[in-house]
Amino acid sequence: MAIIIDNIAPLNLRDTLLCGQAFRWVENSDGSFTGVVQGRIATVSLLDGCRLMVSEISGKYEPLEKSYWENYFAADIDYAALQEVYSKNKTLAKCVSHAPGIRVLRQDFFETLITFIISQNNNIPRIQGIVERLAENFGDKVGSDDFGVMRYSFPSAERLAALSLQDLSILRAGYRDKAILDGARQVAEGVLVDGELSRLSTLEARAKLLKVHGVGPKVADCVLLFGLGRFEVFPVDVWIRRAMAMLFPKGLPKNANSTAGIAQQYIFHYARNSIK
DNA sequence: ACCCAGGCGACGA
DNA sequence: TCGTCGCATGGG
Repeated sequence: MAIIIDNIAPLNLRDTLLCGQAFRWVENSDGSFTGVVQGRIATVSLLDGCRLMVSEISGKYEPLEKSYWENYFAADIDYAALQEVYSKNKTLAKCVSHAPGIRVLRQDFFETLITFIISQNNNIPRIQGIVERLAENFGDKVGSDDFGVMRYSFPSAERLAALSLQDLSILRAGYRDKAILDGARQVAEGVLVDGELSRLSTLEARAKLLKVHGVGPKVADCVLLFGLGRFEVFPVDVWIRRAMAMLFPKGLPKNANSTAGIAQQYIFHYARNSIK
C-alpha cells in the first residue's frame, strides 16, 4: 500500500534526502529512495514531479499515517512562495536555482541529536557509515528491504544510554562517543524531552541543547532546525562560513530571516557544489 | 602520504 | 570573552 501526497512541488528527492540533513536514505537504481524512518522501511518516489509516493515495506510496526509523512516532508510549507521572496535578492536567487527542490525535513528529535553530534568535524559519507553501524549494532531488526537486506531502526535513547564507551567503539566514531552517550543519557533520563523543548522558545531550547557534552552552537542549531522544526535557525558550519564570506558579506538578506534555515540549505548546497 | 571533514571543549591570555 | 589547539577516524 502506498501513500500519495499531492502538490508537493518543488521537491527533488536526491537533493533533499542526500544533502546532509538526513543520513539513512539511499538512492535506488530507478530513482526512488529507501530509508528507515521511525522503524519503518520506506521507499519514496516522485510522480510527475509533483506527487510524492511513499511505500512502506511491511515490517515490525504498523505503517505511519499520511499526516506523519506530510509533516516529515513539510508539505505545509509553501516553497514556491518562499523562493519568490528569496529571489528578490540576486545572489540568493542563484543559490535557489542550483537546487530548487531541496526541502527541510522534520525529522525525529533524538535521531537528529545523535546524528548531528556524530557530524562534528566529520564528512557526510563517514557520518552515514557511523549512523548505519549505530543502527545495525544497537537498533532493532525491523525487516528486509526490497533487496533482501535486513534493516534496523535508529536505536532508542534508553538503549544507547545503557551502553559503555567500550560498547560504542564498534562505531569507530572517534572522540564523539562520549557526546553520543551524554546525549542519550539526557534524553533517557528526561532532561531533554522533545515535547518539552517544543514548548520553549528557540533560545531556551538552544540553551538546553548546549548543555549536552559535544553539542555546541552548530550542532544545537542543526537539531533545532532539522529535529525541532525551527526553520528560522541558521546553522553555521565551515561551508556556510565560506559561502557567507564570499556571497553575503553583509549578512543574509532580511527577507529570509524568518525561514533562514531553509535559505541555509540552498546556500549550503550551492557552496558544496560550486565553491572549490 | 596528505588534507580535511555540516565542531567542540579545554586551556591560556 | 576570545583565539588556539588537540582530537579519532577515514574518505578523497
